[in-house]
Amino acid sequence: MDSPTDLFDDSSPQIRTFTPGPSSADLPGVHTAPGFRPPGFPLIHHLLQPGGGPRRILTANQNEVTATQMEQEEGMMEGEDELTEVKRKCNDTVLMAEWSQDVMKVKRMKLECRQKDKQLEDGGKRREGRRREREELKEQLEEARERLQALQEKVWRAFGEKAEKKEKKRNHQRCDGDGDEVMVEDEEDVTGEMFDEEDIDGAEMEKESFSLLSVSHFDNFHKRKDELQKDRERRIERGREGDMEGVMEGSRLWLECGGLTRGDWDGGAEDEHEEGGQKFAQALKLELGSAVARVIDRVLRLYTEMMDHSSPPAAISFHPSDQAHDGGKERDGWMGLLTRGRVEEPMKEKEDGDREQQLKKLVPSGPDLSMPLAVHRSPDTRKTFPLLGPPLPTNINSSHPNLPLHHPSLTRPTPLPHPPLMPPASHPKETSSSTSFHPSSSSSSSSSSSFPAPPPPPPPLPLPLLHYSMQQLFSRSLHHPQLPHLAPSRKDYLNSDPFLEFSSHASFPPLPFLGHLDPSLTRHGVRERERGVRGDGSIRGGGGMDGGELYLTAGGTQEGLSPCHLKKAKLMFFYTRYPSSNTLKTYFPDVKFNRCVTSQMIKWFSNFREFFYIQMERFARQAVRDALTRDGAARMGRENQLRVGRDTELYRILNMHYNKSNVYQVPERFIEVSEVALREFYSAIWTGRDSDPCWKKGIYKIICKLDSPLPDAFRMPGCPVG
DNA sequence: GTGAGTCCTG
DNA sequence: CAGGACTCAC
Repeated sequence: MDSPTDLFDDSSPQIRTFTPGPSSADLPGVHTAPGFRPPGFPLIHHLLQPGGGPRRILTANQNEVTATQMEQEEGMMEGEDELTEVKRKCNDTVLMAEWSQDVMKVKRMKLECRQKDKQLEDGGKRREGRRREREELKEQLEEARERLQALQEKVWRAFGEKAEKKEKKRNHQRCDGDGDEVMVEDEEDVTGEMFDEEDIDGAEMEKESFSLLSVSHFDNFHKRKDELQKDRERRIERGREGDMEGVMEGSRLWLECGGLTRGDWDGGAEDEHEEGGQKFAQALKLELGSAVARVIDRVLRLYTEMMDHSSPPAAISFHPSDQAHDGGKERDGWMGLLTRGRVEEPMKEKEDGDREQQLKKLVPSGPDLSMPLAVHRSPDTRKTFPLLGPPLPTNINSSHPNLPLHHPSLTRPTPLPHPPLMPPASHPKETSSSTSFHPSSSSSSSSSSSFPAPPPPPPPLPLPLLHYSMQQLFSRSLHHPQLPHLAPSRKDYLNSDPFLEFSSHASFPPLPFLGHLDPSLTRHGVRERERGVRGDGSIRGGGGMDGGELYLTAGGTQEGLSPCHLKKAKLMFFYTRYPSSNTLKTYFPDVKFNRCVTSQMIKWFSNFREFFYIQMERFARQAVRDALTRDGAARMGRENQLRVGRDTELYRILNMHYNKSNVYQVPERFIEVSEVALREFYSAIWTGRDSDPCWKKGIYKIICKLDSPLPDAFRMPGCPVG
């Protein structure tokens, strides 16, 4: 380990941590992924680049040396995968020049060999000559291989030694800048976004796959080589723990440019003490856990995407037609339940039926009951209800006179008996059809949708189970008992509890998975780092973790709120817009509530409402504008029945805001409530009530009565997946 | 006084 | 999304 060779040998597997094979033996979850990765390549790269095309080192100084050429050499040098792997990522001009020399040398040898072979073909000593040439070639290849190893050792040393703070900062500057020589990828982007499931594309993947090693680290290689070597030896002699050493060094290579080393990690890194090393190991574990989980997600996503072409998951439904089988519900029956694989689904359906009947008793059912919530308007509505129709809130309230805040109205909301909110349609035959509402839309005679409906959002992925399971597994596998000593800079993000005892992510494990967990694991552990707790100052992006993807929470309660809690709160907003503090405490059992936390969560929902109402008002005003500007009031509005279907822009915006990862099936109830709110705003604006400074309060009152009970799934820690 | 909520700002 | 100011109800 101390010798360069040993270092190199020990370090290589660290680089290829995610490479299937022996080196990944310590990553149990890796093997759960479908094995579509050919061995010998970094897992991440191939995950992100299914096509597996030749990778090109994006440097300007190595015009003739391409990754393709390297791979040609790779084929000639079996067993050197790790070396070429590192080399492929190293863009140092000098090293690459040496490398190119080797390449050219080998190529020359090959060429010569062929020529000689050709000549020998004419002679009778062909076989002997070829044999001899082969032996020579073997020797030369051995030489080249040794040289290659030497170069790799240099590379490794260069990376392994880049630990000093100043050096890091310098590197960071280089990384941040747009280098002329190389495309440098922000490591944070790698860890945080490379698995972003929403806007990832092949090019970015390819870029990111190269970002683990950056050319910038070689800029001063020759100047600092000796110094770095000495520094490294000093550090090695300092006697860090043997098993951690490889991890530390490997992760240094991996995290060098940016990411944790650039962020808070860099802040406390005098990196001359064990503390720093442990911090680094800490951070490395986080990164590895996150990366592996995301890789697995990505793999399965790609896999399922491929499978989707032939057989889309039948359980995933975004269309009303798919809900037809939903137990004897009516056509537009409530979907306030998770639609996939819920154990309690049958019971819920039964309950829904009961609630529906209760509601029917409560509210006189009329012909509207089966109508869509879109404003139903008769052709002569305008005559009956001129511009200033009866105020809607009154009608609404009459519809829900006794609707408690959490009335179990999982059934379809009571149709609004109030008069149409929109001007009457001039074409009676189209009045029965509702039209998707789109703020940027223009008039259309289409009966179904006047606007080109955006493509329906991709169905929620049935993968998070594995995702979070992997986090669990991997986190557990990475558990290191001797890492509680965190630098103050790091402890700022954490509570005093042992940080690494995140054997279970209480905030995140999927509910089905929770059932298989040892209760002891979910009941004790550590609190996650505090994030954004009022009074502590908001700490955003600490550790480079992308919002809500990896939460190092344990089963116990925690004082802080994590991005996961935020995500869960947003999903809860689909059901309840005005949760009481007791409700919050009920549905966040893993949160230790205090005044700050409670008010923060209240504030969250306040912000959610704000966004919700802003969108409603915006779209309502747009609808009013459209109605007024469209050929005069006489013809406005017939196809502009306010509706928040799943194919509308408004729905897309809401879903993007509250369900960004789209892993949750937006309950139909929320859509209905949104439609109610939209129509209320429209009505208020249309009737001019918005001139009243308090004109929104009536709407708020209406909406607050439309809260639904939360599914039991939300009672569990973690984000429900629907 | 405290909690909850809204509005505004950054 | 958070902080601050403000209102309102208890």
